[in-house]
Amino acid sequence: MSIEASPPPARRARRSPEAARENILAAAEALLTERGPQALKLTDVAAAAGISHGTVLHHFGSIADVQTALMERMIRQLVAHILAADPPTEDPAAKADFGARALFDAFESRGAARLAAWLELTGETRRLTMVREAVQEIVRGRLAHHGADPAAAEDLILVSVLLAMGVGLFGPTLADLLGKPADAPRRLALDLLRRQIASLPPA
Amino acid sequence: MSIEASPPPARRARRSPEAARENILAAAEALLTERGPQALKLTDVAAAAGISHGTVLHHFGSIADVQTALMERMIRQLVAHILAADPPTEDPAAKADFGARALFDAFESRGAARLAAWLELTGETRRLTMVREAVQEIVRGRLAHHGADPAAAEDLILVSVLLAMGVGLFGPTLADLLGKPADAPRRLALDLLRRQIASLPPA
DNA sequence: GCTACTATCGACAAAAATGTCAATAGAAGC
DNA sequence: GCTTCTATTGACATTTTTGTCGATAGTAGC
Repeated sequence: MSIEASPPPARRARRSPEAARENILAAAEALLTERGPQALKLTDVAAAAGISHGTVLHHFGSIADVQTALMERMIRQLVAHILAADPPTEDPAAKADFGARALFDAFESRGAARLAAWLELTGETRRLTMVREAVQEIVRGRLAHHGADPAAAEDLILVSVLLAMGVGLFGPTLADLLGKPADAPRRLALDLLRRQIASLPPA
Repeated sequence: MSIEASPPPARRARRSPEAARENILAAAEALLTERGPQALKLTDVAAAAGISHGTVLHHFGSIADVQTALMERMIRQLVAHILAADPPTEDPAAKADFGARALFDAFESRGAARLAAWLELTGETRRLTMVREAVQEIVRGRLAHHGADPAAAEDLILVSVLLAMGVGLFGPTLADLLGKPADAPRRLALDLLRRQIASLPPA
């Protein structure tokens, strides 16, 4: 008999192609948000997903393809998350405030802000075309016919997105750096936006 | 005689250790801002600096040390850039406005915003201690004794930094995405801050 | 000029990351 | 059960990236 007892041969999981890809992308997303883009190595992703790196290549072809698939998946999730927000009121100012909060939620949860920074740093911003369409839908479909000046509404959205991404990406670090409570960035940014919303020319 | 004429042996440059390190870090900084953190490979940095990669290792020991040296250098430059801004007026509101513009300049020029994103994504935010001290100096030395509420001033600084970093990092892409002129993010963000400054409780 | 020092280079080596492939093993259909 | 299909694996190969080392070549001091 051999000195080492042979371990019970672990049953090998066999997923559907879709489930396999999903498993890999979920692991990659966790790696991205927890350890940054440079952690998206083939071996690391495979280990995080609990499979061999050959399997990753079987499903995606290359690690670069894993990364682009992850970008597109996260962008889709982000857009869906933002579009899903449905304001429960008709008052324009309240709707704008609700939209701003939804925007901040979207960029503070998960790794959305890190995704944006990742795209920016790697110059992959061309993948954001679908975001453009989503924003246009919001501007045209939800704001324009409320009587507010469309240009002013667009400007408001622009600074709102800027602030939401800034808070999502830098908020925690900045709060810590200034000795402020962790929720201060979000609160202050939303206060600022509320004031701006209130000053919008009414319908 | 040989078929190929031997090229004139290019005279080999010999820099002082300080100049050599400076040359390497400048090349690395250009790489970072133009092609992102993942471009900071040993060979790429050496090529950008016009030297062999062995020389880079001679001066820094490892590519990781090049990166940390670059982080610290850029942080120092950023802090110096911000602290150097000297408002030419005594009016508190005008001073605040001037400070905001200086902040935006700092994060829009060079790769300061990209540096911040790089630090955030890699979890190297502990290197920002000197930034904390610089901010405290500004808050205590320049704002506090002007009669404005110190807490309000700090909050104002917080959102200003958030906006400045957001504009510096995402401004161009976001403007393009929304079909706005390239200077729209900066202009809108500064407008927003001006309004907030004006509403500060006077001395 | 000569020497000492060392920044620089290039060839080599090691390590890390990516990719290839044949064999294996679940699962579904028969 | 048997066959077919293919997701999965592990061993191997290739490429990329990083690091080592001895030799070379500027430069300063003499």
